[in-house]
Amino acid sequence: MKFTHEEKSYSFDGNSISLIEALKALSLDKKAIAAKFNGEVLDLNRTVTNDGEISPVTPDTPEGLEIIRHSTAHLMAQAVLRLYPGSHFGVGPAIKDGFYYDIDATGNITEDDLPKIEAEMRKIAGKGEPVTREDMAKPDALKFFADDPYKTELINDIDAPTVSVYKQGEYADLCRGPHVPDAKALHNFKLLSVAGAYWRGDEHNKMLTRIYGTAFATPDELKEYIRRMEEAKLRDHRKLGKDLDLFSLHEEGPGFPFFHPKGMAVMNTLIDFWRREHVKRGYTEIKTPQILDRELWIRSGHWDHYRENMYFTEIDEKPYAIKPMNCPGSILVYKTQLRSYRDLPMRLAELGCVHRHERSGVLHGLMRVRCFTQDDAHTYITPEQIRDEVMRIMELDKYVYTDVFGFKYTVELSTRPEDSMGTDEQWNEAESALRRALEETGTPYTINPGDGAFYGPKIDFHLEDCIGRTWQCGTIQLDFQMPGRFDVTYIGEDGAEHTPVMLHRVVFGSVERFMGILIEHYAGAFPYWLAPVQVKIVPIADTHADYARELHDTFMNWGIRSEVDYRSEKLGRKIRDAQIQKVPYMIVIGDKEKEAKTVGVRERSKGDLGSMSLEAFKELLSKEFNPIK
RNA sequence: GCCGGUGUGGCUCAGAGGUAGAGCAGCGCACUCGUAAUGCGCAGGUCAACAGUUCGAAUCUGUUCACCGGCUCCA
Repeated sequence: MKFTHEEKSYSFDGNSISLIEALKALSLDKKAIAAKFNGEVLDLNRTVTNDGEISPVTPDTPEGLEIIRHSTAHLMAQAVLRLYPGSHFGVGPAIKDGFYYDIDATGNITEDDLPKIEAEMRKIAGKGEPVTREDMAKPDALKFFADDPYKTELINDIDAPTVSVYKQGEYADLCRGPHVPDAKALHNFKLLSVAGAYWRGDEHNKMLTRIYGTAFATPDELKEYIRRMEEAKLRDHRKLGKDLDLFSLHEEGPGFPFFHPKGMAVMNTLIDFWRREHVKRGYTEIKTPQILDRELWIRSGHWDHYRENMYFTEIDEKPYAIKPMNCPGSILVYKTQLRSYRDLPMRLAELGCVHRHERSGVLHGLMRVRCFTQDDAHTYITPEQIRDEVMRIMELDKYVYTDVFGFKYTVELSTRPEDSMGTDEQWNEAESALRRALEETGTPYTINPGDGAFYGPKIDFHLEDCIGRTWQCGTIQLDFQMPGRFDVTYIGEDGAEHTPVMLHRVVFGSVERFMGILIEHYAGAFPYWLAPVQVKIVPIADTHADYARELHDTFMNWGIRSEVDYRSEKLGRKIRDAQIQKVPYMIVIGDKEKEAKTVGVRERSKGDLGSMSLEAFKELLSKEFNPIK
């Protein structure tokens, strides 16, 4: 037999060898927790019978880390089984930043129990616990897990004739592997939280107890991760929203955020920017009502497919609905005139405030609310215009996300959901049109099956929050349904009536959610153009208050959002408070500045920039990044 | 909606059957200050709401509401 690793090779007499022996022979076994053999990651004590390329898998590689985490999940399960004998286990995979295990425990497990479980894990790992793999024919595995309803269900769902079982001490688990050869390889782990999770992610199933934890290759990486998560919490938009006086949430209106003057300054600036970009790109703006006849929603399909999320009311004993989407209103505007093919694409934008009933447990600051402003637009086009129009929208999305805000984002193509309307042909056509646009623009994307809107597939843009949760913001939805349902038409070149295609799209998604993302992205330190207070004027003593007032007037005239700190506090204190409020510029004025009619400029991250003339300061501000200048 | 946790002055938190406390913020007074917290004083709470147990409940029990972490669901 012959193994190769980079330059080295090793010949072995015989026709089988374990990977660990092979690695040892090549002196590659030092940090190995698994081996890669011909591209496949396998347990160290797996035996191979053919030649191949071999390399060690160590904890400092992505593959190694995944094994460490997966094995730590098993270690946790073993510890739980000791502390809660008779418990059953669901699934326990490695995930992005750690692992979890879903447990049907024989006792209540709360966060207070985590240290106890962790201690048991350390005990097992400290003593050492060999992990062995055993292949079983399915009937044998079913027998082996006969008293475990979860594993039984999983085994029955596996197609292959044999399954693998990993055993460590009294604990055994149905698992594909690979795993570390011994639990003593596990050191740097921590259990993080407890949550409920439905068996197989289905809310009709039993809720299991999920324990989240994480593990790293080194103690420093674990410490660093914990530090990063703590730091991330300081960026939480709900905390910053309070600290920076941007918005508030009240028991009187769960899911209905209240925006304060500073929050509105940010939101309005965002909207100014949005309007300008849309005018540039050929959109016109409309506004349609909050409450419309229920009949309209029956016709649109919302009654059949979206009723659960809608609020209803009554006017003069007639049923009405609060709008959850803007499309039917847009259509009514479109239909007020006979439209020509020359009018298309017709781009009707609308900052529509929509209400949607969200289940109580899902509300989350500004990210998930029951009333939000969509930066919506409905584009009416001919089928031939789909490609160009979708690409135009993607160009706008890229400009906003990347060029203006510098976000990392991911793109998903969401396909037909179960509860939807239209024919398969229409859906296939729509899905492939969107796919073509993604591919032609070279946009990396993943498929999100069954997550489309009930009237059409969509391209979704996802942004990350401070702790790495992703939120859908922009979306482009292709709709072959609504125009037909509402008899939307245009007169073609041929003089005949045709049905246009409709694109529903948002860039921010929800202005509220986008603001939440922005707050976390900037950790509250908004760039100059967005900052609620752009300049804080800080008089050193009361005698400088007049000059401060004068400057304040000047800045207001320049269209700059400024405030004066008139408190009779020391300079250091006023600076500190302005820093904490993350104001981009502080103007410090004392005798010197008052006398010379200059301003002492302090930039929030660069510090004191010295005194300068008002003109020089204006020039400085004009150099700030500003997409709406 | 489901599982678990939490709810005490504007904010951050202490108090765990005997009738509510700190720091910060606020207000008043003094200080008039040169780049991240001046000092002193004052005021502020039906302890989320409702019901119950008890001689007595912020504290124990139940219900409800809201929030936090997840699950499910979605911008």
